[in-house]
Amino acid sequence: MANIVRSDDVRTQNRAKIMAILRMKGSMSRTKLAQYTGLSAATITAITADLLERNVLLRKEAPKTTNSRGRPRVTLTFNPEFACVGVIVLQLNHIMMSIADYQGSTIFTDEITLETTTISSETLLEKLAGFFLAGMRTAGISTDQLRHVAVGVQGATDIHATKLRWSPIIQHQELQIKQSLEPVFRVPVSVHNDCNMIAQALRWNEPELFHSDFAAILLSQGIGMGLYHNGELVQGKRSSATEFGHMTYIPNGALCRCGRHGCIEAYASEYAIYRNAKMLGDNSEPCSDISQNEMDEIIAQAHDNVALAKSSYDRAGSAIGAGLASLFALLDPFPIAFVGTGSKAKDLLENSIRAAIGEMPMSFQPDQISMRFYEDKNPLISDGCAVTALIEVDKNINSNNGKVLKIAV
Amino acid sequence: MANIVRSDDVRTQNRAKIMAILRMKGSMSRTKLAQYTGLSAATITAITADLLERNVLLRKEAPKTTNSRGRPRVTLTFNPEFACVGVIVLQLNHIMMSIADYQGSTIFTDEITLETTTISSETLLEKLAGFFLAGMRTAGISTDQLRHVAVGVQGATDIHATKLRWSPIIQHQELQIKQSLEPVFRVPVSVHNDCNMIAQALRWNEPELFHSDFAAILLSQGIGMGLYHNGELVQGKRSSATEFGHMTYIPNGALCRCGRHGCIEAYASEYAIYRNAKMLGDNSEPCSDISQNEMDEIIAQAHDNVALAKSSYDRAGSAIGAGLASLFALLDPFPIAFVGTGSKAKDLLENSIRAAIGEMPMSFQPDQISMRFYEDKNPLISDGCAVTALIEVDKNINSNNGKVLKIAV
DNA sequence: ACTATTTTTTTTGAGGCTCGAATTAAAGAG
DNA sequence: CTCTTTAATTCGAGCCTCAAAAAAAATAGT
Repeated sequence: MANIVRSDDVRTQNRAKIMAILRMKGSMSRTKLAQYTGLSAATITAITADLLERNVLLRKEAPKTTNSRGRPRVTLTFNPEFACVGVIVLQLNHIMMSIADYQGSTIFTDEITLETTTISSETLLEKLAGFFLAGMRTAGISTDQLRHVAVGVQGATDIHATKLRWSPIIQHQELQIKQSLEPVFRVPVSVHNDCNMIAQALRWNEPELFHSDFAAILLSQGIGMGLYHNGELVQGKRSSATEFGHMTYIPNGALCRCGRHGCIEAYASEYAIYRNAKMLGDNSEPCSDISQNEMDEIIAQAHDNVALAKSSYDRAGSAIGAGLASLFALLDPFPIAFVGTGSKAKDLLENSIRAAIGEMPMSFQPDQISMRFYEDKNPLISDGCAVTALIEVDKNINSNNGKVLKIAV
Repeated sequence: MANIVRSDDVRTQNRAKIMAILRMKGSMSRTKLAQYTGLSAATITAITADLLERNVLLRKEAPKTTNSRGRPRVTLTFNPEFACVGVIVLQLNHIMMSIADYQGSTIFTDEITLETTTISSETLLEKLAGFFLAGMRTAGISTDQLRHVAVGVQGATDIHATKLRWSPIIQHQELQIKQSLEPVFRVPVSVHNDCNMIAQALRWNEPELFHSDFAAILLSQGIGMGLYHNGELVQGKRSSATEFGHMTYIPNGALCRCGRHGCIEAYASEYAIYRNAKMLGDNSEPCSDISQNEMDEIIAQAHDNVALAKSSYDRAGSAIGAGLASLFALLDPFPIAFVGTGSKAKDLLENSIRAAIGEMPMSFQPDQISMRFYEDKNPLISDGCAVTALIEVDKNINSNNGKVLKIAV
């Protein structure tokens, strides 16, 4: 239950509402804000006056609107110079970083490759921190301006966004990312599952299609999902990730990377498609380093009607479709975004996914379900992290009345 | 987002908080209420004074507490005579009704059998209304006192709790229950899935075990589920029911009552167990009228180690366990209540359920998952409906400032 | 050039709510 | 019969939002 008790809580809530709308729409006049929030103009004036004085907001130069009568509206935006946020994306043997201003524009971005599986947690975290700080220096941004760093990782994070609980990209069981990076960056650090960040980015970029109920499914080495239901990210009780890839497809079926048998991932991930196309057997050890060329070749074969390649993708689609059918039994149908290199095989997968969903008993047509395909996951992960970080800063401004939260060394 | 805008909304919210706590705990002194809500004593006085004056609350006669010094605390309760609520439970060929006072005590209860499958919607709804009103008369309760009627049904309801969208108990596709009963009863009517009502009742009866994250699984003719996640009932976008029974267990597997193949229900429901034990084949038409005696016999056989009977239950347990494993992949493990005649076979099911869950990759022990078994579903459904109806009345008092909501004829 | 009109924003005063502090109420202890 | 203890109420201060009135800043018309 929401915990609005005193009148200052009302102010906090209404200020949050204004900031959220401004975040979403980019900029807006006070009058429009009043319309969108349902608050009176007087209240909007009071709240925005406060935010303007604190330099959170900025009066935007008149966009020289259609020449109409009346006092011209003053558009308000976030002050890009008020703060900046950092993004770190940690993937198998690969790290990306970027910095965005308070308006959300990317200021700087960089990436490196790095053997994540072989080095120790300590070294990995040190490299991570060093790489990010180097980027800050290159971009010429003082650490004083930094207000939050969001880390996107492949794998299961904990629900408090502090650590990586389990991941294929590291050997060690847990990686205490927040705990070890905060003393270095001296700002709050949060850790998020990459699929959830993709969902966040899609929600941001295409709110008409992906808003309160949708899923982003990542098709690559593994199968991940970011799921929104009723406008909220679905998370576990303890871990963040909705492990769609590890729902059961065929009991006691093919060997999954997780050690179990019959997961959706054991049929739909790159290693699953690869080993099926290469006739390595369903119980052969999952390969973790299949090159994009090899996958492209299988796709090409499938397009050339090579039976084995084609059936591998059919099987993958059926596994994904069956999983979706199960989800739809629980939550009713919703639009899906397929993200990652796997969606290069869009045309090979879509039919069998729809066919598998079509087995549903309920009264809906599988072809009515909206499916989009996005080959490039990385920009989405980055954007999702940036948005997440900005929202964290917004929250912080709101609850702490703008006092900068610095972590003691 | 909650929509607290003005200071009266704050009052509404805090009043709701007080009422919710009082609903849960039954009765409480003002001082304790202050502790539980976090509100100041002054505010508690203001809000309860208002509710006392409106006859919603009652000063309870001193429970002659432990003789301690100081002014004795006055315990507050809901006024049982403030209102009463009705419950109708519609099942295959069977209707139950009951009436509860505003404190939640059942005043009257009755039931009849009735061929639900053969009669028309109109006749069914007329009978339903007539039976309930007859109960009201017998109990000597005037319709003026009635404030809400909650209808519990087996099948999928819509998310607005107005109608039965699909159900095995009726032929007709939809049953507009709210729309047709409200003009008769002249109070708000809401329609709920029976499994959700079971979950509601469990949440009420055993809050230590079943609170923010748990599931109630109904094992009988079909397989249903009421699921709470993060303290909220999980519902679809359109329909209310989390159709756990129709998640896929074996793609293209046994024939389900829904017409599809391979649903969990096609392995774990009574008809599934029955047809397997009787060697009728997985694709034989589901029987809808298996007597309890016949099921008891199969259970007895299984206890006598008759292989076929035993394996039927093993298979049922595996299907349920696999479904749970998939759910746990999405939402992390939570406690489960198994409800209905199917849980008579508790000892036959539990091991195979746990074994199937045990295939999970994540770091948790299947034997740590709490499972309870409740043979008698009907009292739980009734209780759940009563609680639901009372909560609706509470909500109504709160938002409409106590004005009685009557439906125009 | 100047006034009227239109639209946006700010100012002002009223009313509602919660809170802390002070006060009153209602017991038992001595 | 007074003192102590605990519960509940009263009262004034401090927020917040809102509607209405006022001010600000532009265009349109003469």
